[in-house]
Parts: sequence; structure tokens; C-alpha cells
Amino acid sequence: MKSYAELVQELKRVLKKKKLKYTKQREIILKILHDNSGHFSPEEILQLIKQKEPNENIGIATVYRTLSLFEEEGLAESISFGKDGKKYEIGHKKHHDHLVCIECGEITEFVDEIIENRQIEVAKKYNFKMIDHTMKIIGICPKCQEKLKKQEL
Amino acid sequence: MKSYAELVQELKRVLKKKKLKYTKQREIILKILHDNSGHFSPEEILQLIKQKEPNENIGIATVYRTLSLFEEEGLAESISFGKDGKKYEIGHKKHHDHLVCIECGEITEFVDEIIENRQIEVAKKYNFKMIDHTMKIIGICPKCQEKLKKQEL
DNA sequence: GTGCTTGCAAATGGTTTGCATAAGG
DNA sequence: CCTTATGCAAACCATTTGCAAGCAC
Repeated sequence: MKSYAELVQELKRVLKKKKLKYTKQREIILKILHDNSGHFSPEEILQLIKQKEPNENIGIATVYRTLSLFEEEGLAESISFGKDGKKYEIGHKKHHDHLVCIECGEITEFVDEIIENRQIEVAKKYNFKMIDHTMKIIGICPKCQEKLKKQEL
Repeated sequence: MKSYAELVQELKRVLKKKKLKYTKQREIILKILHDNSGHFSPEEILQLIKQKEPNENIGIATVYRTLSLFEEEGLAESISFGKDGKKYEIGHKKHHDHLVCIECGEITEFVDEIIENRQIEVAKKYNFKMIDHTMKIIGICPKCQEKLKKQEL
């Protein structure tokens, strides 16, 4: 995992490249993503900002704009939930997939080399130029399985 | 692939089980899904209905309600595109994944046993009770690669 | 200064819902 | 008849956009 200082470096590099400006808002959102491990919706990120940086007043539109920018540049990654929106996390170097619990919403990450390689093979087989891939395993996490078992009694 | 008659049987069985009614609208939507191979948004399905069954006047809300019902019961399957909604296809027996072209939107299906099996393994490893899984490879289809190559000249 | 940014509020667009009416069982 | 369905329009809600004012450079 990258340090906050490294992330700031990367953000500055990206902004310079695109002739964009280094603003307080962009810095804060980067920090929030760095300091909180997990997956957050734009709304949740706004709440975290209000909580951790009470002096700042950031608009939800800015959060959306910034997260899109970060995602484009690999500083953040998102996982999509259909009409229920997206959740963001700080950008990793390594590609990973997600296990999503339908009971509690918990998201667990995993990496599986065999799946990664097969995806490359499949794309090749269909002459697809692969740009990205996403995989979601939807199910019930161990905790919720326990919980449900108890309720049945 | 199931015949239309088989699908109607299945729909009737499902409706009886849930104490729901066999309506013209549900029949038409099932037929549209059966007759048109491909992936369609609710809006596109409504257009197909207007085109193929001009005498019927079906509301978009009914299309949504029916597609949700079909999906719940395995008569239809959907692929999600974040805020851009879902696309539906007639239910298959076999699980499959998708290759999605970001240029033309074309969706190609594929089945890869190795990936299927690894997903089961991963779920097991994390003690997840797997209910479903989705995989999307996003990229550029062969046709669009050609097109883009020409434009570059 | 100039041009990118921001916050606000309004607009958007897919999806859902409330309700009065229609129709299946 | 009683219950579920439907069409319509209004409501929803995450996200985007227009715009005037505010900053970065």
C-alpha cells in the first residue's frame, strides 16, 4: 500500500499532466480514501469529510467529479452496484475482484491468478482487446450465515 | 434453448406457484425475449413490443415489473451497466459471462469452465455461500478494432 | 489576469410507486 | 367477487450539468 505522501506525489503528477489544479478538495478526498480502508459511496465519502474535516465545506458534485478523475487516473477504483451506485476505494496496483454479501453489504477482496490468466485467454480467443474486467461473487458472508442459522432456531 | 411453448409452460408454473395471474402482458414480454436473441434494456423491450405487437399498449412500469419477476424466477437474466441500467435476455440454463465492447456496446457471451470452477473454489476459501456471480470483460471487439485502425490512417 | 474549480441548485434519466381502473381465477 | 395487474403520472434517487463566484498558477 502506498503512503499518503506517495499518493500526493502521484496526484500532483497527474494534475500537471492534465493541466489541472491542485486544490484543497482534491487533497482532502485523496486523504479520506487513503485513511479509510474499505469501499465507500460518494455520499459516504462526503459524510466522512464532514466528520473528519468539519471546517471544510465540500459539495457532493465535487466529490463525484473528483472520484471520476481519480478513477480515470488509477488513483481510485470503483465497484458498481447497478442503480444503487458505485463504491470507491483507493487505487491498488494489483487487480482484484470482489465477494459481496447480500445480507450485510460487506465487500471482501480477493486475487486469483488462475482467473486473471483465464480472462486474458478468453479475451484472446474472441479477439477482444481487453481494457478492464470485473468479477463479483455474490453470496452470504460467514458472519451472516451464522446470524441466519441462529434466526432459524 | 427452450422452445416458446416450454417457456410458456414454465411461466404458468411459476405464476401458479406464486399465486399470480397469467396476463397478456407477461405473455408478450416472454415472447419478445424468446424471439429476439440479444440483450435489451427495458426501454428497448418496450420499443420491440410497440413494433411487433402494435395493438397492445403496455406501460414501461409493467415492463420493469415483469422483467424483475422473470429474473427472480430464472426466466430472464440481466447484465448491469451501472447507472446506465440493465439489459435482459431470456434465461439460459447454463451460467455464462460477458464480453462488452465499449465502442459499439456489443455483448458477447462466453462460458469458461476453468473460471466457473475457480469461482467456486474462491467462495469456498472465504467461507462465502455463493448465490451468484458475474464477470464482465470490458474491451474493444474485433470489428471496432478494425474501425479504429482505419480512422488512424 | 486567465482558466480551471467549486458549490449550489436545477436538470437528468433510469427505475419505482401510488392509485384508480381493469381483468384473471 | 376478490385479488392481483395494469397504465399513467408523479415520485425517487444517484449522478450530472449550468452558472456565477472563487481560487490556482
